[in-house]
Amino acid sequence: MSDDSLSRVFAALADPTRRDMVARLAVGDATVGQLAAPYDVSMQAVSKHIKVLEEAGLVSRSRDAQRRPCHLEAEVFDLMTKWIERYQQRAQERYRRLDAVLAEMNDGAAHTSNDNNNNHNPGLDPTITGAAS
Amino acid sequence: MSDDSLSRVFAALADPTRRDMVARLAVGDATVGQLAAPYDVSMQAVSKHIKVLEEAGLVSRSRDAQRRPCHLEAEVFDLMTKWIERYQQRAQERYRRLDAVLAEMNDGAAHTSNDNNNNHNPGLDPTITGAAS
DNA sequence: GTTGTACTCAACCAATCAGTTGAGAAGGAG
DNA sequence: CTCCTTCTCAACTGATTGGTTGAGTACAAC
Repeated sequence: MSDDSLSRVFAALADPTRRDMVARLAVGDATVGQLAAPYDVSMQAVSKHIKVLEEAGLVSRSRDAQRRPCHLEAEVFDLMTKWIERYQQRAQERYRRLDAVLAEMNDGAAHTSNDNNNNHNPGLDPTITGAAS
Repeated sequence: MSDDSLSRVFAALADPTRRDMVARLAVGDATVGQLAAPYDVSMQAVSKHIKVLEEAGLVSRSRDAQRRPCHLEAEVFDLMTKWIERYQQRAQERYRRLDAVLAEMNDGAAHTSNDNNNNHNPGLDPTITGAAS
């Protein structure tokens, strides 16, 4: 659900042409023809790109006679930012915890000096196989 | 260059399985087998996914006997966050400018009450066809 | 040495994707 | 009405992708 929409957003932005279009739309709304102008591809190809951006929720299209002005929807960026920040934070927390463990090891314990630690993954949290979604 | 690496990062995160792996790696390092366990795909498939994440700079692999523990590289997230925030800000600025224009129109002018506004793109910035890359 | 584990590489396959061309739909202008 | 512009839809093509299986590498353990 939210998973699928995140996939669409990331996939939409994985294409440099589409990222460039987002950059242009951030400056102001534009029609398909205006968006197509700087590239040497057909308008149909650009129309397809816009469709991808639209289905990802990044862009909305309205009507103005024959023209279809495209508008950037900024809210979707929040979705991405939240996802990224979550794992960014977790990774940073993990570093802090690892530092703490290393400090503790240096501090009080030398009895685990050999690798008889049957978990061969240093720093591996056993909850890793648990729920993570 | 930086463009290409951004494409790789977004493309890597466009797959829900790979995003799930990133979520697991944010909790702690894990081997290929451990990452493969919760999914009903072959280890080769998981190995490929990790390779994609690695080439995107999101993950690094070290050696531990036969095992190849995977580690999340958090710095790459900054690259994405910066890109997103740039256009998020631009879009928000644009809204603010549009608000200002609307306020000005309400304030001093009633002569454009019908739609003879020859610029049929409300809010369209003429600089859009100019340099934007 | 042989066996078993953890993993990668190479080749293949079906599905998706980014592009094309050709045909139209929608609507303003002569 | 006809012409022209703007754009979408449908069908096709070549490249990429996510998966498979089979073989091979690296290393520990017996």
